[in-house]
Formats: sequence, structure tokens, C-alpha cells
Amino acid sequence: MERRATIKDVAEAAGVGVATVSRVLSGGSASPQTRERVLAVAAQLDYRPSALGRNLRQRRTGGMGLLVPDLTDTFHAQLAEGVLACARSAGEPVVLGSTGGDPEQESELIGMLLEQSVDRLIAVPSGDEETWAPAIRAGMTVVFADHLPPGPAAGDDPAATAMTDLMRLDGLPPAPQSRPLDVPSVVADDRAGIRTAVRYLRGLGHKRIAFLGGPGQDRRVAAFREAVGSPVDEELVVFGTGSRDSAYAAASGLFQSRPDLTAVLAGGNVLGEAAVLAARELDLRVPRDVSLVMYDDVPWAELCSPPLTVIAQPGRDMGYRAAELVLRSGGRRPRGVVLPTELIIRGSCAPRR
Amino acid sequence: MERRATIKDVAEAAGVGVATVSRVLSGGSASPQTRERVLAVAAQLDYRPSALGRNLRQRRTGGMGLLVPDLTDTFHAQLAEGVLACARSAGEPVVLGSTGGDPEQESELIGMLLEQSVDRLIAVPSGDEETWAPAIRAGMTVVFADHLPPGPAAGDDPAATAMTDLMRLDGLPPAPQSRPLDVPSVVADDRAGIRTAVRYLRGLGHKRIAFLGGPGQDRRVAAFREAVGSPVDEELVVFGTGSRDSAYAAASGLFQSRPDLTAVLAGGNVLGEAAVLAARELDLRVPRDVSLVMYDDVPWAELCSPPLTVIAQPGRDMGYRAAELVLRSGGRRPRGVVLPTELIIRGSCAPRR
DNA sequence: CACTCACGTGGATACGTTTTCAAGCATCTC
DNA sequence: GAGATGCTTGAAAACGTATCCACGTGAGTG
Repeated sequence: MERRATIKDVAEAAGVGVATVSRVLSGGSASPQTRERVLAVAAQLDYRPSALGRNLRQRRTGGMGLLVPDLTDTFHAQLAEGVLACARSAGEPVVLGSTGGDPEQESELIGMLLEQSVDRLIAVPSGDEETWAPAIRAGMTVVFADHLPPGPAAGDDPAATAMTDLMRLDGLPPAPQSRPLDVPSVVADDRAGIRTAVRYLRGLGHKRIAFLGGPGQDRRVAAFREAVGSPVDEELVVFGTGSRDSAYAAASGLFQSRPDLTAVLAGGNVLGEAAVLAARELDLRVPRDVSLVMYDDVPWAELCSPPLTVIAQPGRDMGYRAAELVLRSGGRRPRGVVLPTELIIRGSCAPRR
Repeated sequence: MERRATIKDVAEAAGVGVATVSRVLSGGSASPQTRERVLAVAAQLDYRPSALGRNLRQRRTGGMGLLVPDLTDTFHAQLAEGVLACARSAGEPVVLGSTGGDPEQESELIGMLLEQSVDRLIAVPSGDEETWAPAIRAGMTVVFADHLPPGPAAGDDPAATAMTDLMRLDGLPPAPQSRPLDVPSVVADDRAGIRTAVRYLRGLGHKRIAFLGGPGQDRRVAAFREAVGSPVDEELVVFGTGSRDSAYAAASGLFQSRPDLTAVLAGGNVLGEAAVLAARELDLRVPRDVSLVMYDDVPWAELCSPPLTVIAQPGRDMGYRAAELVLRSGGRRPRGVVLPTELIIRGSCAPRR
């Protein structure tokens, strides 16, 4: 309850100036005896430098912000754990925000972080480039995780959108001229993961494979389209909006409208959850009636019966790497890091009957 | 990239003093015309007050800290979502830390928060009262969620521990004289939840019911002991340390050492996960060979086959309430709030064969 | 008219730190 | 021995805000 000791108290008690105390504690130069005395006094007074003063002085808050759409999405929780682990070992705070997948809330949270002078930010983005422009302009060091924000809506032509998605495939991250936002990112190798899964299903004899996607999964959808080949049956590519309800609705609608499909690729664990639920509700047996592959390996994937075959991406590692990236923002920083995925075969896929 | 406008800029541009600007923006008194002009200028300059200056001035950081053992425990993720929702609507930042269930890390994180002058903290505690004393002494407003920290180890006598656990049962939170830490809390009605579940299992004919506990579940264990009645078979009460591995080990060990048990009550979703996994590994069928009730309702509980019967506690609400509590710390604050649980019967329990 | 009172206002101060700057001092070099 | 060089040191100036206090002005009251 009593006031904490300030640097001034330490200085007086040690009979030196505040500047000296600051230097000693920040690793500056000082004579051995002075250093020792200051350190002793500081320890005795239980002095801890106030981040407030320091932050104001250097006009920036330490640590980093972390914005994810939804923490109850286990992948985001894993990502967050990775970020927290890195931040903890660096002794830095992380201020967390959950956007609910809503660009508007995301925008507000960015504003809040700006107000706090948090100038480092890791985000699983919900909004598009327009949403993120203010943050970049304000000089924030941003690192995107899992995926990048889509370019601003350039019209409603779905064909055009599909085209740009396809164009984006060949290089990661996309070419700068088509993407003014020059922000490093930590993503999984969606393309390889999806391709492997599609090949696996193909190898089991499946022809009509559906993709159940969510927001921010443009690259996965594009990879899916690329993997299945030219004439993509558009009815087999459906989307939820991010909520569990909408994911369930999308999955259920898919199963009902296309009873001829034999395999589903779910673009994330919430989607996968919905797929399992919807399949059960419609009395479709996995994998007898429908084979299922889910993006994201989560603990409960093993609990399902049968256990779910998944495309594992290293959520925790991604978070850790993103945090490293955003902290070591000095010097040149890599354009982006792509982490490998792994197809983990369990029991949710069977040969087409 | 360019410097943000400060209150001084606004004052000059509006031809008033900084004090006036501050007053207008903080809701103090000012003449209507002055107010209007200041507001206009502020908007035009895109002025946003710097939290740094404000924080330093009032010697405290806004917002709140949130400490949980592990975000990939879905209950903690739900709790965090609740906290974040409340904080967001209040426009306040929340700095998050994950302790891994380790009191030492918890202690370090508390220190970090103190350094940041974060004076409001919501925690799912890992350490005991001793760990928390520094935070309280420093004048932090602390609210515990899910459970309270145990008193300092008062010896290794398990009987004594059991006794105090039992003593604690009659009132929630425990009597002040036995608990010097006077901290409000938001917890679920563990006692009623456990009792209901035990009665339910009893009603199905089960006699040998095991409890699979984790760290911080003293109250649940005590409630379990109380509900099963006097001669508690101690071999049927086992604990994991918090990690998934140790939970699995505990569950597996339990099933192997006591093949005669017919029902298991898992004290949390990580424990429940382990129980399902261990049972499957040992070829025990749920619910034919063993009935299972899990504390925590999580999305994947419905995905299991059979779907898991659970004691649901409102994780999100608990987080929201805790955040409210810690924010409205002015005036008298309630000793603690206890939220109801609900037994959700799905398919993981069957009559004893 | 003089006095008080309320209110709007701005100057000044403090919050705790880092950093710049110049001064003090000892040592080294020519 | 005088000048240069290096190192340690403390005073002081920021950083952006909230708040205390004093001042001035207008209205209201005796």
C-alpha cells in the first residue's frame, strides 16, 4: 500500500545522482564500487523501476499487442500460448484483444493499442488492408500470423477475386506491387498441407471433395482449388463466417445439398467441429459415409471416434516465432516465415465405397 | 510515422490552455463554446490522449491484468473471452499472462505487472497465499476466478489438509479468520455441481466412483468427498499436475489400478480429455464399462461418442463478472460471487451393469 | 455602489524515468 | 610540465498528462 521507492530514493540513499542509478540499472558504465553500492541500496529498498516513467520518456510502451478473432478457437489459444511464452522469457507484457472476427472491433482495438503507445503488434487479422493501414501509418511494427489481410474489396466480381487468389499462390507473401502493405508474417504452408490432404483423399478414391472454409482462409481455398484441378464444383466450396453457429449451418447445408459428396476438408478446427456435429446430426457416419480431414491439430481431434485425420500446423511455434519477429524488429527483418504442416492420419478417412 | 498531436498542440490550435483541453476531454466543466471549439480542433488534429502521460500522472496504468494457467484449457479460454468482452466495452486494455500452473512463473508475472503499475488483476491462481501476498501488499485490486489460492502449506499431514478442506465447505468463500487474504472471487458452485453429479451417478447404481482431479481443485475434491460420504476410498481420488501428460498418466493409472471402478468424475476438461483417451487406450468402453462425467462444458464434449455428460460452468460469464468486479473496485465490493452450475446429461453415463 | 460568490480559465507543478551535456578528475603523451 | 584523452558523474531537460491554485470576470445581493 505504501508508495514504491523511486529512482530518486535510491539515488539519495546511495549518495549518488539519479542519472547514475539509471545507468547502473540499464547496464550503462559506472565504476565498480558505485555500481555495487547502487545495486545494494536498490535491492535493500526493493526498488523496481516504474515502466510508466520509462515508457513516457521513450514515448513507447514495451511489450506487444496480440489480436486474435476468438480465443476459444483452439488454434488461436495455441498461438497465444506461443506468443506469451516468448514474451515471458523476454520479460515483456502482452496486451491481448479478441476481435470476434469483426473488422470494426479490430479497428477499435488497434485504436486502443495506439492510445497505449503499444508499437508492436501480432495479429490474426480479421479486417482487410484498409483496416490495417492506420496501424502501419502510425509506425507500428506489425506481424501477421496464420494469414494476411485481404486487399481492399476491389469490386464484387467473384471471378476476379478467385483470380487474384490464384495469382497469390506462386509466391509467399505475395508480390509487393500487388500488396502495398509490407508486413512480415508467420504462416503455415497451407498450400502444401492442402495439397497433401487432397492427394491423400484422391488416393482413397474420392472424387467429390468439399471444402468447408472460414474467414481469412483465402489461401487455403485457393490451394484447394489448385489441388483439385480445373473444373471446380463451386457448390462444394462453402463458407462459414467464423462463429460456431454459422460453421454448423454451412456444414449442415453442404451435407444436405450435396449428398453425393464423399469427403470434406475443413479449413480449421471450428469448421471441423461443425462438420463432425452436422454429419452426426444427419446420420452420416465418419468415415463410412463421408471422409473428413480437418485443418489444425487440436487435443480433442484424438477424442473423436474415429479420431480425426488432420493437417497439423504448429500453432504454438507460430506464435513464438511471430513474437520473436516483432521483438527483433531492429535491423532487417525477413519478409515472412512459412512453417511446415504435417498430415496426421488417424481414422476419419476411408476409401470411397 | 509522424509524431502524434499532443494536448499542447490542441491547446495552441484552439487558443486555450492545456488545462482547459484536459478538462474538456475528461468531462470537466467548461463553457459550451470553449468545449465545442476544443472538440472540433481535437477532432481535426486527430488528437488522441496518450495513455502514457495520463498513466504517469495518476501513477497507475488503466486496464487490468489476467493470469491463467493455460490458455489451451478451453475453460480458461472461455474465461478470458469473458474478461476481454467486458474490458473491450470499457475501452480498457488487458495484459495477459499464462503461468503454466507454476507458482514461480506466476510470481514473476505478478512482478511484471507491478512494474507496469497494473493495479487490477484477475487470476486463476496457481500459487498459494504466500505467492499472492506481495500483490495484495502492493495495493493491487485482485479478483480470483474459478478458485482461490490455498493457504500456505501448513505441514505435510494429508489428514490435516483434508480436514481444512472439509472445514472450508460450509461457507463460500471461507471464513476470514482462517483466510487472511481478503480478496473477492468469482467461482462456480462446485459443491452443488459435484453433488448433483454424484447423486446422478449414484442413481444409476454406481458405488465405486473415482475422482480425477487437477491443481486448484481442492474445493471440488472436498465436495466430492462430502458427496460420496464418510468412508472415502482414497485410491479412487487421484490427481494430475495440470499438464495433459500428467492428466493422462493419472487417468491411466487409475483405470489400471482399480479396474473395479464403474464411474469417473473428471474435475476439469483437460482431465476429462485424459480420461476419454486413457479409457480408449485400455479398451474400456464409455459408458458400457465406465461412466464418465466431466467438469466444464466445452464444444468438443458433444463431439465425443458418446457425447460427454458434463457439469457446465459459465466460463465466459465468470470472466465477465470478474472483470466487472475488478473495474468497479470503488465503493464496497461483494465478498465473492458464486455462479450456478448445470448438469448436462448426454451419453457418457449408463446404469451400472 | 461595494461586496461576495460562482465559474471559466490558464500557468505551474508533479508523476518517474532516460538521456544529453558539461564538468571534474586521473592518466597518458609529447 | 602542459596539453590531450578517457572515464565517471550529477544537474537538467524532456516525455504528455491531470490537477492544484490563483486570477479575472460576470452576476447576484446587501
